[in-house]
Amino acid sequence: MEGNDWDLFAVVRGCGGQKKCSASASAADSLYVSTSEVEMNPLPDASSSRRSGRFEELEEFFKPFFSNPQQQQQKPSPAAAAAAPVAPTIRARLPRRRRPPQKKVVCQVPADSVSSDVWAWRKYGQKPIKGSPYPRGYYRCSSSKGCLARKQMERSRTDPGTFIITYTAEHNHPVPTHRNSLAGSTRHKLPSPPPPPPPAAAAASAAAAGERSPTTPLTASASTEEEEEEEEEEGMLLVEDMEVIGEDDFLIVGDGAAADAPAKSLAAFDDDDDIGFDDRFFAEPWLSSSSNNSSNAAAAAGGN
DNA sequence: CGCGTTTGACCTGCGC
DNA sequence: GCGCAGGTCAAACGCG
Repeated sequence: MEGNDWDLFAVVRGCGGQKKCSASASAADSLYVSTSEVEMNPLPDASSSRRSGRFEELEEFFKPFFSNPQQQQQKPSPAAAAAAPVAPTIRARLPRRRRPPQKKVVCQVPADSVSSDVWAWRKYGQKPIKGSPYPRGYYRCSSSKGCLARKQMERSRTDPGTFIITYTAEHNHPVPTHRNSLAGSTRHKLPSPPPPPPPAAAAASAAAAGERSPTTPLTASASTEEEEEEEEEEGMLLVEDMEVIGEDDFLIVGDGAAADAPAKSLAAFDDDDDIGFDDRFFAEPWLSSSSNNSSNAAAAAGGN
């Protein structure tokens, strides 16, 4: 199935493709990709792929990741919900399995690259994370109704200018040539900007606030197939720099140099559970204020 | 009118 | 068994 090919790469690209375009190329510039799933085949040979970062290896490694779109989510939500009608006041709970065996890809991207995602994401929730001054935003792919791809965005606390994106499940549709409608992508209600981000984050927040919307309204401005191809290539380039940390399914994408500081914390990742970034959650200037930034994001995306 | 964001409530998993 | 924290849902709201 060719359809599977772009899946993970798209994901990786989603967080990696922009790296190149990011102006803020700093330590945070590196990408961290953590693939965590039990069902997932173990690294083809972490030790060998380490450093080598060969496409073939990565492809092999990611293949399992491109599981069948149909079964990528065992979450029978719609169907099950429909099949099991419940009282209006009672939320259908059958389909709600908290952690279906989903594959996860965690990557860290520069703040200004967050919006360069080729996929259209729709925010469906936001949650403050304990221990973190920053909430986490939950997004799901809005390009296709049946798409189960999801992603979580958090701001790195250690690297305010960096965002940690966790992708879950794969897209079951091709990369959209253009983002979904921009309609109502906003609701600028920023009477009081989100919780005062940490000093360090402040700067980034400021920048972030004015540039991205995870929803990445990529519209016509930045998504011609050609560009997509380019992005893909860029993604590939990134993959080249991918690095495997440890023997579990944790990868670091980016040059080792950049992997510097963040790598340490990320290395503490659990293989399946939520990443243990207790200490580096993000603020969400881009989450809440992401609202009125469709254009900005678009610009950012386009600029990228 | 359609779609995305916001936000509070609800639900589930996990640790104690 | 209880409580906590994370994840998801859905109504309300706003914008193009």
